[in-house]
Amino acid sequence: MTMQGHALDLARDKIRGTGARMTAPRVQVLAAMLGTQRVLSHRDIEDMLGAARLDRVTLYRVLDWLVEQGLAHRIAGRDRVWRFSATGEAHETHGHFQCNRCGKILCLDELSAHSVPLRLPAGCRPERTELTVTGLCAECTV
Amino acid sequence: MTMQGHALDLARDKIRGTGARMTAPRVQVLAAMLGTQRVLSHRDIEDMLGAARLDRVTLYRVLDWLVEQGLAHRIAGRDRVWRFSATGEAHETHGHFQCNRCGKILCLDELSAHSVPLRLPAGCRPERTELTVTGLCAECTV
DNA sequence: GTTGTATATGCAACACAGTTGCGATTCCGT
DNA sequence: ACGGAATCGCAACTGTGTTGCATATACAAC
Repeated sequence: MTMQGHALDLARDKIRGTGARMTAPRVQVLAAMLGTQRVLSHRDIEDMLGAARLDRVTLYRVLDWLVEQGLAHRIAGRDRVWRFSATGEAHETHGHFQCNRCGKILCLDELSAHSVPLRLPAGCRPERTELTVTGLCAECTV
Repeated sequence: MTMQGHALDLARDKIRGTGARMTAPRVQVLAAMLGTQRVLSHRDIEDMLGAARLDRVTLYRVLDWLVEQGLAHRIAGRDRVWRFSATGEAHETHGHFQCNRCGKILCLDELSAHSVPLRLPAGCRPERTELTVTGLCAECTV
């Protein structure tokens, strides 16, 4: 509970820092994300909130807002589901590993997308580089 | 028409090579994919077939089957839409560029995913590496 | 050529992620 | 405490992809 209390305080601080309104959904969602190392899907967060259930649409909008504010990052998995993470600023530049069986996503901190030498077709303006390794995670390996 | 005729013949050859049944939907879809350099979505292919329209589900199943047979490759875009390509065997190892505005996907032939040094968490078994650069393509750059 | 049968197709209905419109609620500066 | 803009919650919708099952068909055996 101390952990969660800390995550709540941190979430509040971060939200206050944006200058926008501080609402219960925003605090709860950001705290949930700050309290874990995992990369969470919309569904994961719904399940985590449990009692403090909030509307699906509100959750989508909170997630969009957090990404907009730079408080979270959104990454795409092979299962066509967005996943979100509040940890650090590095999610734009490092790679991820996604398990083909349980769908879980892990961060590959040592794998920087910047280390990839780019040569794009003429006229293309790159914005982000996403690097995803798929396979089986330790728990799903037989 | 010569071009398309060639694609049709090639498609028939490849399908015959699998030993499975040669059906009109399979030939049409594979020919459509062979006749273009683009990476096509389900919707793209539906539009291309036009007159020879076939059932949505059949198209999904044909695409799955082509991937299963190794005659096509499936890649995931950020818009949660699968895209397919019949060109070569290299799609598993090279990167792609996706335009944030029109959704189009281009191949980055010179960018090999193999050139990325991997260091995965213990117990993880990598199967595929996907490398996608997002941004604006030449046509969508104002 | 006919026929038999495994295989593939087409239809209907469904599952799930995500979006839009809008009226009701709530945060927060005054 | 109040007022108004920002946010929430509900309902209805879009789009991609899936499942179950009856019908049609490729192709091999005759």
